[in-house]
Amino acid sequence: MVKKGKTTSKRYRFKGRIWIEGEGGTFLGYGRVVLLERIKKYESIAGATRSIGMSYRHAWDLVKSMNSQSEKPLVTAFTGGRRGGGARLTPDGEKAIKLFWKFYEDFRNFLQKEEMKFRI
Amino acid sequence: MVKKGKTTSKRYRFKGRIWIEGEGGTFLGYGRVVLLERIKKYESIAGATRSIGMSYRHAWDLVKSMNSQSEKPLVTAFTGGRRGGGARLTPDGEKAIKLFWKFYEDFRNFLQKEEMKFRI
DNA sequence: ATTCGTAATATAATACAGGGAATAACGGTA
DNA sequence: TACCGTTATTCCCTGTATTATATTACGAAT
Repeated sequence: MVKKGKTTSKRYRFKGRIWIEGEGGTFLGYGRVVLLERIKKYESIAGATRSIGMSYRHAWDLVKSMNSQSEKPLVTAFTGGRRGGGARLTPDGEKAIKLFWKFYEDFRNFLQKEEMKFRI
Repeated sequence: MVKKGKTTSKRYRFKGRIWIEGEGGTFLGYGRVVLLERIKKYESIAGATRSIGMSYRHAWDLVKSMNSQSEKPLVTAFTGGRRGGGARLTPDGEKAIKLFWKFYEDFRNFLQKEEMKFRI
């Protein structure tokens, strides 16, 4: 005996992207925050890009964009010195990481809930 | 007397995009659903594209993609006839529109809540 | 038979983002 | 002083995505 006509409907995945905008367009996004984390880890923009596989040019654009859009910069960089130069995360940089990951986690939960809710 | 140091912090906008994926990539998104609505209104793919400013080629690819990813097509089209041809929305097409807008509305509420929550 | 407006499809043209290469500045180190 | 690895910046090239163009098919109306 067959149960009530319950079609084995196709499975759809609910997806999305989130980011935070300032006056100059994107301020924080997934890639930007990962970049911040790597800069923190390697204390270098170039080191971060190598670990991600991102071009230095691109990373530098992103850092410039983030710094210019926040009241206080998220990354401070310097040239010369023992290792030729380096970069550090400011306290605001650390805060930005935490802030975005919380937003991101909430979003993932939201998507999961919606996908459950809207089974066709 | 000044209240506790509450800086007039910059205002950031929490933004995002959502879509629904099938096996062949994107199934429904904002642009696709608007396209469906216009096809319904004009009973024509070409008419829909004119109203949106989208190329016919692009619209046709989107319709093909949506139809191929759902069990039953969302749009049926025919050539010839009084007006040279036309296209109609199927019941599943109508359902898809409602489904996505609900998802979209929930998402907008989510973003608003998050933006309020995370005032820096 | 001809015309008309659309669907359906292929091909050409264009725009645009992203990456690579090149270069200068910088300041410890050897 | 010469060297090194990094930051900082400009210029150019290429792959990709989008748009435009062109062509064929279709069926009703005239």
